Amino acid sequence: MEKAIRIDQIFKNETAHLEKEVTIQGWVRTRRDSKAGISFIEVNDGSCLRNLQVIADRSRPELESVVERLATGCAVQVQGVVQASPGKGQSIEVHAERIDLFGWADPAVYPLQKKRHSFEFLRTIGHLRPRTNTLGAVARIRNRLSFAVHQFFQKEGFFYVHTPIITSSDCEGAGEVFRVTTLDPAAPPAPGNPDGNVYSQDFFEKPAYLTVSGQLQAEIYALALGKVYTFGPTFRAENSNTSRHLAEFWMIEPEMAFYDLQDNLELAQSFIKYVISAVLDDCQEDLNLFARFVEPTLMETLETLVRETFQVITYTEAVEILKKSGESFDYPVEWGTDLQSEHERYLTEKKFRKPVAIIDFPRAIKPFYMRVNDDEKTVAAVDVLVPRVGEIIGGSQREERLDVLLKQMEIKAVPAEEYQWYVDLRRFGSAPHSGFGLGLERLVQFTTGLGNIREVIPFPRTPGHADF
RNA sequence: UCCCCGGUAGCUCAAUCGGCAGAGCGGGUGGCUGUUAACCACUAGGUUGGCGGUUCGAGUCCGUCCCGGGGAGCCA
Repeated sequence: MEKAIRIDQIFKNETAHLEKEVTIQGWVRTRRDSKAGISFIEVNDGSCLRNLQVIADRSRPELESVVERLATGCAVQVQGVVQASPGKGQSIEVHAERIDLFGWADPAVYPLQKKRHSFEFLRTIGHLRPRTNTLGAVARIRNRLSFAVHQFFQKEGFFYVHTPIITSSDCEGAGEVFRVTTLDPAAPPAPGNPDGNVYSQDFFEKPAYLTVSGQLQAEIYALALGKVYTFGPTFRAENSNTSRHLAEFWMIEPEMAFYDLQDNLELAQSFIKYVISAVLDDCQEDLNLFARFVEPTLMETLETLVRETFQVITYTEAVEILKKSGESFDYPVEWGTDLQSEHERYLTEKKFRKPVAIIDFPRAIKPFYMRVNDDEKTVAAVDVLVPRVGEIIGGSQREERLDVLLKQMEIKAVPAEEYQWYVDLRRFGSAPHSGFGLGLERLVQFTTGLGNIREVIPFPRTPGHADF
């Protein structure tokens, strides 16, 4: 293969490439002809949002024979010289010496056109949608965020831990689970086998599930390595059809020994600010696309997040604020119940207009592993809310006291025998520790302003959909 | 899962009170031009999501199913 230069590298230093010969490889976005003389071919190679304009002199038969076939979607390689462009809209262009057509795309049936498509339609062509401006920009921003996650934790001295995808505990208090089995539901094991236990014939010889969280296992490593994080796929079998839920998504879960809730909160704040800053610094072109065509307030929201300190309030204070707000909510605000979406949106979008961290939730509405506060009515939990998306982070200080944890498990009806290893962590060298979970897709939604989570993951899995 | 809205040409959409199914873009053909969502002319393209019903007549009204979107719950 010819050694090609990526288009973003040319745009990064245009003057250095002037009058130089380059080879580019990519896909034709548009072709405009000047029958008398030349064709204008815009090529995109995915390295950046912008296309590079290629000029082809059609009086040269070897070019004409290729150019006449070029249509939107064709894969090409172009060799030519970078020159200053006399036209408007671009400062440089490539004057083609040679054009190779690798893969033709029949314009009569190629689904992508030189026009706006609806996101719904693009979802039906998941194999082609990353070739659009918007979905390409999503992919680059998602990549930058993911890389920034590792950069942040590595510079802070965290270790990346791979927690299991398959687990055998199903009651972690985080929703419905997918079963993992090699048994054939169309031909289940015959009843009445010797021990009467169908799972004895299954692969793991007991019920197994796809993970809903790596937190409990991350706690194991936090209590050995000090500071760890997980970043991997997570699964929820909830039958929820919303613009904010996926059956398969990517979650980031840091877990830190010797961190209390306050330390946890400070980490969460510096973490979000770091990854958003990375995108603001390195993805300006892509962000501008979203600010122009998707969410006009995008830049202001992102810059506010980076600049301002998060508002921290207790759950009890939040309830008081909501009751005094004078807003007419569809759902009543009452201490002891979960805050509704409308309540969260009021706090972060109207009242404080920036990220809001709510701490110290009622014990009754939070999972067993959260640390019970001295008032015994609340737990050391934190939810971080951001405008448009709502809850982006959920975390807590974990209950490190053996007796209190056992009591919590009893109250929440969590079978202690299944969590012997988890309880053991409190029995042997227990230490205060904390952590939180952040859904990558929610973060990408927040960063791009896209309303539907199905646009921010390459291949969305939702109830009734596991295509591509 | 619940509530609301929608499904019309390849795509984005229109069609008044129930009365001949349309436009733009895209495709094809021809023309024109250092073009920029190029432009001009001509042209092809439809079981109006499926099934059933009301009616002289249904894209339009009724029932039902399927699919999509928005919102809610649950959560990240």
